[in-house]
Amino acid sequence: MSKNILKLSNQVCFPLYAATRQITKLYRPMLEKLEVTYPQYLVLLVLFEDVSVTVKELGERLYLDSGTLTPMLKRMEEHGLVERKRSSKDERVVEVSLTEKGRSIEKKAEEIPNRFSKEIHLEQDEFDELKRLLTKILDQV
Amino acid sequence: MSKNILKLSNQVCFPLYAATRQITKLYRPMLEKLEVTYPQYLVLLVLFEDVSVTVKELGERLYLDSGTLTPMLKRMEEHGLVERKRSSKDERVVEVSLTEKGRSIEKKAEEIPNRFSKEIHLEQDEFDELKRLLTKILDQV
DNA sequence: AACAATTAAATTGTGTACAATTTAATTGTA
DNA sequence: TACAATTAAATTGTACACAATTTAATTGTT
Repeated sequence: MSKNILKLSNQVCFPLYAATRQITKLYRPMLEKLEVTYPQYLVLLVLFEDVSVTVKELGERLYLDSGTLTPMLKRMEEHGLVERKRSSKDERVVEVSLTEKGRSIEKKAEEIPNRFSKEIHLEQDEFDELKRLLTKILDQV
Repeated sequence: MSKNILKLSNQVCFPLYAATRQITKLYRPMLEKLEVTYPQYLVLLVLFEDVSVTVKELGERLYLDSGTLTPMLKRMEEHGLVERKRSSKDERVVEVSLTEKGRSIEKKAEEIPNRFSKEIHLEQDEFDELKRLLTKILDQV
């Protein structure tokens, strides 16, 4: 009845919320070897694709705001992974790029998605469908 | 090539991570009317099902530990939503239950999942499949 | 040029998350 | 019964996450 609507087991959001955190935990030991957290790893992924991005661009790509990114990027800077530089063209803008050390992690970072997909026992088409559905949600909100 | 493995767009974890946060944002305005956060809402859902649960049980149901739950439950207690009581049988255990005020939210809380599913434009079978895949992941990790 | 409007980051404040440790109570075993 | 091992919460410390505000630079308009 109406009560069932509220059952945890009937919600989509709850398994989404829980699975995300459990998977992040799965990533943790691998990421610890690179001395980064999962959100920091995502920043690296963006910077492996593009040599330099602004904080604003990073925020748009990762769905994060400056309140999250600014302190995180400062931590990554302290760890010697990235460089933050005010744009000379527009002093409001901060350009983020990899340091030599940050760049040197790329090889090790490549191994992670593979090892991960081995720990999650989904068929390839299940992976694809999951990604499709999540991306569809992301495009709508 | 090997580089593509690291592309954000090729990862499952990233849309999972991002979609979770975007959906939580969607929930926020509705939950604000009840004066609870999303994780607090989950605690309420458990307590709508079971009159009383221990912190340990809550942690198992929501995949959270006492480091997260203890301060959260204290906040909910301060807001008059729940009651925390040491078990007399076993003084180590804390039993959590709804107050009158907490119980009174149930009707309003019931409306949320419906409104939510209208904002996310997925077919019923897509919803079901998404839930199935996420639950499968949760069961494995 | 002057200045209001806009924009990009940074800051502030609150609330999760979680690893690791601590505290206190209970249980198992010599 | 003593007391080591285990267990449940709480605590400590670090790192997101995000709403709301602030700061500083740039742009648009008169």
